[in-house]
Amino acid sequence: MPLTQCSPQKQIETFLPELSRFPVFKNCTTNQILDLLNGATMRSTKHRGLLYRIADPANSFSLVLRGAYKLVRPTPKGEDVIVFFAGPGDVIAALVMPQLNSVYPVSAISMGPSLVLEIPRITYVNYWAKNIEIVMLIQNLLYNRMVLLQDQKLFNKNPLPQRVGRLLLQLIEKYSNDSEGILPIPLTRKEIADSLGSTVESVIRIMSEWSHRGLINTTEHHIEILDPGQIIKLMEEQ
Amino acid sequence: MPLTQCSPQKQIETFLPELSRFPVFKNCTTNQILDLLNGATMRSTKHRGLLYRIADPANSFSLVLRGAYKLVRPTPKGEDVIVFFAGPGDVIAALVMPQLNSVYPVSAISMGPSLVLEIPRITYVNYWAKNIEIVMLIQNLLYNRMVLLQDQKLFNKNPLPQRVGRLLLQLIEKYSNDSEGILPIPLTRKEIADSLGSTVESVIRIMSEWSHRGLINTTEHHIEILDPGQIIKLMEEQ
DNA sequence: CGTAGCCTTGAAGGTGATCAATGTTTGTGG
DNA sequence: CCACAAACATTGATCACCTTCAAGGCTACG
Repeated sequence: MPLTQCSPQKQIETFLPELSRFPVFKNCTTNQILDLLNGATMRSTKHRGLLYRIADPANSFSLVLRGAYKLVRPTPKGEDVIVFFAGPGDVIAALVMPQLNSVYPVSAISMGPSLVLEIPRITYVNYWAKNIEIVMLIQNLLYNRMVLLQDQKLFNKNPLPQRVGRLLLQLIEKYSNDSEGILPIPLTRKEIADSLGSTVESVIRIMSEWSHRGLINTTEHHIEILDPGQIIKLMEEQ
Repeated sequence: MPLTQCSPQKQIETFLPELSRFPVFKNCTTNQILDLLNGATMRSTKHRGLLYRIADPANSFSLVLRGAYKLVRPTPKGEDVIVFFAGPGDVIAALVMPQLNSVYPVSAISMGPSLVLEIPRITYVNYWAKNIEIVMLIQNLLYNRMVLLQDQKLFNKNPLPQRVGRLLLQLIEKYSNDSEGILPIPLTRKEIADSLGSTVESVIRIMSEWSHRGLINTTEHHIEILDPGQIIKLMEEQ
């Protein structure tokens, strides 16, 4: 809560040690990082808050510091599809910065209270796009996301329980700091369904059974995997 | 057929006008292009020929000149999934060039007789990775591929006929030079199924019905859309 | 206290996968 | 040039998985 009492510059400096550990800023000096964050401001969003709306003019992009965001695209029928879960260290909308007059390609919605560094497009053009190291690192992030999408495509034919299991294990691996089985972000069954291209009801049926069998525990909007071994076994069988 | 009688350098120069129209080489001078193709050789593959095998050491990447390649990943169960169709102007495996000792992330298999420019990794490191314009253009190709994968995810819940229709229209748009409805590459029903995460039988049932209704024509391994309007209508209904 | 978001359960029904058998075309080697 | 194998296309029958629709309960929050 004392954040708002500091100048933007001061706020950012607080996060410097953290920032320098992000893959995007690998091998960057402190001064380089400060250049890359020229004009940046902190922006916090509350649970279910909208960071970016799809098709809005994209004048800034974001670097996630805390929490998580779901990147969402609507289908023609009005349903939502989650194309990526962005966590600390991930960039949002950086890829549309190079073009002039671009728009956000997805909506970014906060999952739980979250925090980003919002960076003006002009800073991207002047500092990020001029630094080949940075461009390559961004490209690497992008590549990893594409491989994720490919992986999901590979497993699309598998029965739904296996795909739910995969998703949960992936998310825990990505977001769980202390290697416990608790997913530190609120993740609803609807969101699982939206990510897998399935329906709430189907996901609920699967996870209810897992709850009864003691594989997972889902209290106060947080999912905990009690028996990862069983889940993994589920996914390998057949 | 006189290609083999020329020196590699000469061969490449034959294609220069074509090359300079590729998005990757946008705004490049002829000399720049020749630098970027340092050590490159032409390589032709026949129908179903293997250009790259997944997990092999990646010492070179390719720029497609003629024909098409399917980029394939196997599932744990041994089935194939097509993650991308690469055509003239597309690069194959360029994204794993930056890292040392990388391996091919997909298998690249020729669809019909095809031709690529095979470029050694060292040329990527020395010329491509040093040119920020080129890196950004590659990033753009990568981004477009990711959007394609996202689009497929969006339509995954739609009934299979709509997804088959979408795929055919997309491929025709991408590969058909003369705006006719003929797909100039051989595309089997199995390949359609492998791209959509479905099965041959299901695809056949759909396309047979379309044939009988006169929407498409499929002679000698080539698919022709006779009535695009009907297909589009199919996809929009409901 | 009411609304909104989330979770749950049941019944019904359809889409598409699976399995099996067969026909057709293409390519290859003797 | 023929014969055989491999790749591709086809058709039918069966059935499981998952979607859809409907109804209701729980909790948080203004």
